[in-house]
Amino acid sequence: MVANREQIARAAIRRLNADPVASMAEIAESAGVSRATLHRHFASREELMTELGRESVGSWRRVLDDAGIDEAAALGTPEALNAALDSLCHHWIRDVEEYGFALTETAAYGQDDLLVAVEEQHARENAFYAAAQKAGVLRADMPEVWIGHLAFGLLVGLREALRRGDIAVRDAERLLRESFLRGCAA
Amino acid sequence: MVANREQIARAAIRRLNADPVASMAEIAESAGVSRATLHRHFASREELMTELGRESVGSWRRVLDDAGIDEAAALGTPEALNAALDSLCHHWIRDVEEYGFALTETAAYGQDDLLVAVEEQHARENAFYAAAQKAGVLRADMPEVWIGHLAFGLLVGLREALRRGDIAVRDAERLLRESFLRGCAA
DNA sequence: ATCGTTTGAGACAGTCTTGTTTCAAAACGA
DNA sequence: TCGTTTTGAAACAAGACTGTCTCAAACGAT
Repeated sequence: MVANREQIARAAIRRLNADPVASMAEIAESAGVSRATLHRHFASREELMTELGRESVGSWRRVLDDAGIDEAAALGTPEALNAALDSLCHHWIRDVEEYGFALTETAAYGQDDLLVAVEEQHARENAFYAAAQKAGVLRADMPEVWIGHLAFGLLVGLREALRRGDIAVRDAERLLRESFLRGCAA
Repeated sequence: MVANREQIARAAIRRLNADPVASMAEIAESAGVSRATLHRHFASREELMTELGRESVGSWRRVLDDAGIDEAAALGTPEALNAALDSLCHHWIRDVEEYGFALTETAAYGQDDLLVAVEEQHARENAFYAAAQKAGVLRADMPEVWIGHLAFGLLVGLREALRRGDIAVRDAERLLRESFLRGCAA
């Protein structure tokens, strides 16, 4: 049994995705490791949760970075904003599978610096949506903060659909983008 | 202190919306009642959860009833289906505020009859979406089961937006319907 | 084969939660 | 006012989870 700290963290995320209140013993079992070993890598449950939250927020930040939303918002051209939107949907997919647990787990956000980081990403996203509205890429008759919640909700629904096997992974990106931008009316 | 069973249940829902893992003591406190009194009304945590789940599913069923989705699906005309869709969005709003906790709480679904009831409502919804697709009211290039998850995710996002005070209650229905049917692209 | 490290199993105390019980005080209705 | 009912506070046992510790077995490199 390799007992890499990172591998344990990944297993913990998988487990907590399926069962958000899993005990340390259950997490250890999912990681194929004893409870003692789990505690050797993460001294406490809080330490584990904080690390998962940190990675999760980092992953979120990376999505926004990779999609280039700041640059697109600064440019303000419809082409750049549309490209960033597409890219956003693309990168969200990998995020929802890896760190989707953070979508509904606010328990990990006990640390102040984490809260700050979360607010930072929110602000980035909102600025991007506002720029897209101003450029006529997104509808201006919705608060930009609602668009953020809309995206969040879509990702929760997407994660659930994937978890239950109701949709195929290869369809996820298209369904997300189409639902997000165009809705489901014919 | 009035200690109506129903009032306690409502307070419990509010509390569990804010903190899904609240203890019985915390729930009792939120209801303005002692732990002993809480246990007088609900012998066990499981009994409380089951009742909340039951009411939640009942409320969901009522939404589908009030929106008349079965009749609309049976008729199959675009007019009836569109009207039912609008009605659905309208009734979802009151649901998300009252029983939204069930959206992300599957813990209450331990009882077999509850699971059966949940599956029943899912089947009704899916049949309705399929009929709407067939009639050209909803896009046919999405699995009807995805549309159900999409609606679920939107309600989760809506609940979160309301909880954080990011959108006004009076805007909720419009934002939900517009996002659901048309998306947020300009 | 040997030495040093890592691991798993188990025991342990401390804490929290649950559900029950008791008893006195408060609220209530006649 | 009096008697009944409801309530809150407290104590309690039982169980679960956490975090720590010990020790023997497994492992890996030399």
